[in-house]
Amino acid sequence: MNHWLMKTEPDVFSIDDLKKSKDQTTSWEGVRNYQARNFMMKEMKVGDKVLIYHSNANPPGIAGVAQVSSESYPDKTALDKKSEYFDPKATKENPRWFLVDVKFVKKLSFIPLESIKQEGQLKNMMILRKGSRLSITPVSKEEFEHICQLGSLTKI
DNA sequence: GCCAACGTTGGC
DNA sequence: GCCAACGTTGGC
Repeated sequence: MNHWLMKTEPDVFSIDDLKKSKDQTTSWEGVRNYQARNFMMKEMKVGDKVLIYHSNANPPGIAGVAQVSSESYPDKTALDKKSEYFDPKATKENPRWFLVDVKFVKKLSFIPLESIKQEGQLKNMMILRKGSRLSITPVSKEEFEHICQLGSLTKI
């Protein structure tokens, strides 16, 4: 099983929005980066665990855990002219963008980016790399478990 | 296939 | 709001 970190802007879609969603599940639409898409298309498996990261937030940090709950399939928002995620180069025959469904697992006691930076065991995480903008990144099992521990030290 | 211009991300 | 870092686009 692989582990992942997926960024989301809480103003747009937060961990609480995920929790409130129908079946506590959402299609992870709007990814428009090939590297991130390829992770969803080629490497994610149903059941993979995902850290939900709040970016562009104050403060930014990890808010909870989710899991991959579907195979990848075309992101229909790319074909929808009215969607902010519309991509004129996407077609029905060649959808260009794919996504997976993501299901809520649990919230964590919020782990600010600042705290992550201070954990020696987490120093290789891709989100700590300068200029790292990738919205989906792989996380090692050790990093994942360490973060879950940090996030359960205090009550939510 | 190069690369300048442009747009976006995301912490601060 | 700033701006560094990065990805994409498109002319050549």
